[in-house]
Amino acid sequence: MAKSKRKTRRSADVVGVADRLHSAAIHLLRRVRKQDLATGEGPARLSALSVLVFGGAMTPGQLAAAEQVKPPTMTRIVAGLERSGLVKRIPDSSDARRVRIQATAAGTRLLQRGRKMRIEYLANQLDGLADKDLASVDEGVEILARVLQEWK
Amino acid sequence: MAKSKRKTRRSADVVGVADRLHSAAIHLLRRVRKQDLATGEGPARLSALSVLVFGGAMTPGQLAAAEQVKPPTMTRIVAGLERSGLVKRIPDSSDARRVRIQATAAGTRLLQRGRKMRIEYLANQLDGLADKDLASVDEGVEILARVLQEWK
DNA sequence: AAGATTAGTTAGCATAGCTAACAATATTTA
DNA sequence: TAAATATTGTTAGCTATGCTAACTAATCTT
Repeated sequence: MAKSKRKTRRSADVVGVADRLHSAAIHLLRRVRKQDLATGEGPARLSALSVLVFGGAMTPGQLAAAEQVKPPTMTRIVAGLERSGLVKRIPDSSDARRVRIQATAAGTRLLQRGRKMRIEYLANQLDGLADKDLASVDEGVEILARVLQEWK
Repeated sequence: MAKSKRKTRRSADVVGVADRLHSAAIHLLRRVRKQDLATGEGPARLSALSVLVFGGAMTPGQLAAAEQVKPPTMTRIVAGLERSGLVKRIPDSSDARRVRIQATAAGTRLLQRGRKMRIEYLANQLDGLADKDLASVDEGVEILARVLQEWK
């Protein structure tokens, strides 16, 4: 294994980064979640809605896969969003088992309002950083995003 | 406001970083959580246990503050950890209202086993990165940790 | 001693995750 | 074509985590 040699060589670093990263992610989300609550919807719903708004209409199954969640969980998330009028169901004319879920105009508006609040909150904290530190955070996040995307 | 001028000057950057950071944190934790499940305890319990193991015994109230959670929530988290034999209660001899919560040996062992699994999982992903990218992630995380610590 | 404050718990609600089991529809195959 | 199989989504029921409101018990203040 070509990789294991490399991993061993710098294992202390990788473990340390992984640990701090995990802890930072937990505590960051705890705080941001409080802002999201002002939208009246929970994090799972907002995240699913975001996928629909930016990725377009899709079936509950696709949405569950995108959100890394089991189908029954997505059934309930979609039910909640529908109850709030943020998404609607569109039957598939060629396959009666399928339904496509689409964000409504209200859903799109709510998402963008929430996004703005959340981001302003986070941004206010990040704003205390020196330019070079902000750039460092940005670079780290971009690399992480790439890792997450390729992660299977 | 001295800050608002600076924020305006680079607001696009701050907003972008905040948004990507939020998304990366959500998706990272979704994946890591699956590893944590193998310990048989949920994320809130593991996180509280971690505070006890690394920070020493403390009261439920202090633990709630450290975890940014309300007291009744911590009551339940502690009850779960106690049921699993991972922490024990130590009465305060000078104030009968207070209790100190302490990790047991089993609790410490479980935390370190879970920590190892989680970290190996995360580290395996990070291991695909070039040394300089890993260093970038590390730097970003350390800056973030500082922001989180100072965040009120 | 009475009243106020503090620490923690209990009760009750909502969200969000899971598995198991089911219904309805499509597809494959005998 | 009829029967078996696979796919899609839902329902039911469990657990864990978050909250607020209301309570008990103990300590502190006046």
